[in-house]
Amino acid sequence: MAPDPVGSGGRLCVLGEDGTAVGAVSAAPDLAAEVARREAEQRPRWVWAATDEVYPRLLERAAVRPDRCHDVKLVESLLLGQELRHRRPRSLGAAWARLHDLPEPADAPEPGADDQPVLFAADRHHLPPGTDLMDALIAVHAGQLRRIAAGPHPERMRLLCAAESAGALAAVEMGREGLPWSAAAHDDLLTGLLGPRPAPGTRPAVLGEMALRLQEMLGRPVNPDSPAQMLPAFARLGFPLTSTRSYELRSVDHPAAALFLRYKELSRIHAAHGWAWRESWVRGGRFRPEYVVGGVVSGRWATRGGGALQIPRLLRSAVVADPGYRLVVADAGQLEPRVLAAMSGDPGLARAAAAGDLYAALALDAFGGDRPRAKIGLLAAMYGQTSGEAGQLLAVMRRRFPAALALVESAARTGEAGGTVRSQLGRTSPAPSADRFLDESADPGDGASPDRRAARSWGRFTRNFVIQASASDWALAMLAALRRRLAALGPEPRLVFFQHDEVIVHTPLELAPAAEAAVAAAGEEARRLVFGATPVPIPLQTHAVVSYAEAK
DNA sequence: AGCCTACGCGCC
DNA sequence: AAAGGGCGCGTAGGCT
Repeated sequence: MAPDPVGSGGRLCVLGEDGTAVGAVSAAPDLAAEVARREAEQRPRWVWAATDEVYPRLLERAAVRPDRCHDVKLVESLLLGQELRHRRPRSLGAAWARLHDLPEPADAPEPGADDQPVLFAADRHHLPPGTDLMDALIAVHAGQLRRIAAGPHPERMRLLCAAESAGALAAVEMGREGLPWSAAAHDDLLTGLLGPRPAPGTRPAVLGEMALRLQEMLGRPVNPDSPAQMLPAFARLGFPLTSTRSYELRSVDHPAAALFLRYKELSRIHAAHGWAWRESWVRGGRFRPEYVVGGVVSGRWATRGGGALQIPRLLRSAVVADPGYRLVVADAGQLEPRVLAAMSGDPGLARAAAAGDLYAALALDAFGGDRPRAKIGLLAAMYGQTSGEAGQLLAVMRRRFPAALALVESAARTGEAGGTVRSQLGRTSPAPSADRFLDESADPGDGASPDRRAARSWGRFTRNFVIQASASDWALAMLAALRRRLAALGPEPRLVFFQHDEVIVHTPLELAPAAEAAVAAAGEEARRLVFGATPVPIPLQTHAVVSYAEAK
């Protein structure tokens, strides 16, 4: 599908299994209506250049919710990774140029909101002048199908591309739908913590009062928002801190430290999620963040604006279902260790994962029942932490769960040597810049050299990448399955939030059980698709609640 | 004034 | 001896 540069029309062409055109290109004066018609009749997999440009326009004009699509730009990014050509531009124009051995155009920055009101401008795809958008789209898409088939695991890559593309559909839909946000509940929270709402652009009085009391305690006029001023002030009291981080302040036995911590907590809520935040991001009872699919190299999403992926627990009571509705909150607890267990096939870790609380079972099995230590040991294995007691715990992990440790340590060694690693479905880690890995043959180095440290750091990144990116594989597959299963229930329930290993569905009360069942089924479907016959369960805990704060 | 980095903290 | 993954975003403070 190729939209016209201006207006609401576009062109369509039916493609065969191998991506070649079946029949002629046809024009549609009302593209959205035509897409809706064909979607109802045939449920095709729509091929287009970029979901985040096309789909919002379609939704504006028709209530069409395509079942499937192939997002050429997102797929291009996945394929460039597969082919270890990370640094190449991803636009349709660049892909088209590569296909024809032409010089690749650099991908210009995405157009901003204040650009001219051109709807479906082909030049956004950086195509050479005179190139027909439909010709380029068909050729690049067919080339992508061939590249998928030629890769090391075509079925896995096909699944990854489908899940990434389905995620792009869901991202646009969730961005439009928004997360139900109660201004009244938010106000109750804010006034309880900060006092009455201050005039716009000013801070609550309580923050100023706390700052004054801090200054009295410290004996000089300091700005509590300035670590550079607070550090010497605490040093004069006899507390030489290395930073003003909260974990360090918590061990300072002085009333000023407690007050400072409370000040930080409150000032942060005011600055990051206060009244001004709500004015910017909440409209009509909905918080509408913009999701950025593929915004993180591991496949996790990012968001633009509003900090949607960091809603403080404290503020979750402001996320409230509409009257007669419920929020089905679902999260995959202990996802990353379960992914490690499934990928590595480690029998001991798989046994622990089957027990329900993975950390508790791990503790019973290998850490004398000490759950906190078991958790630290496992996190150390996945993150590469070796300081403190983590080093000893890691030794226990290595002895008892050799296959799991072999997987992450192999990934770390690959990264240290400048190599790339892949997720379960084949998302590839980025190539390190030359100064981030170590050529051992050129520089055996000593253990503490800057080069060595940079290499270790990159090794920790690749070590974590295999886990985090495979967890994202699962989460995307789950989201895609859930979106389809919810669509089968009707126009509602609707997905309203997605964050790494957690989804929220907004549903009429009577459909809450069906939504919960859809969540469970989607999780199971994703587990089977991504990890095959693994015995490791990846349960999704669901709660049908009125307020997000009631879950967990 | 706008841009950048450092710091700190929220989430996973 | 030391060696903790991924983000977004706000303020401070230095720079141009």
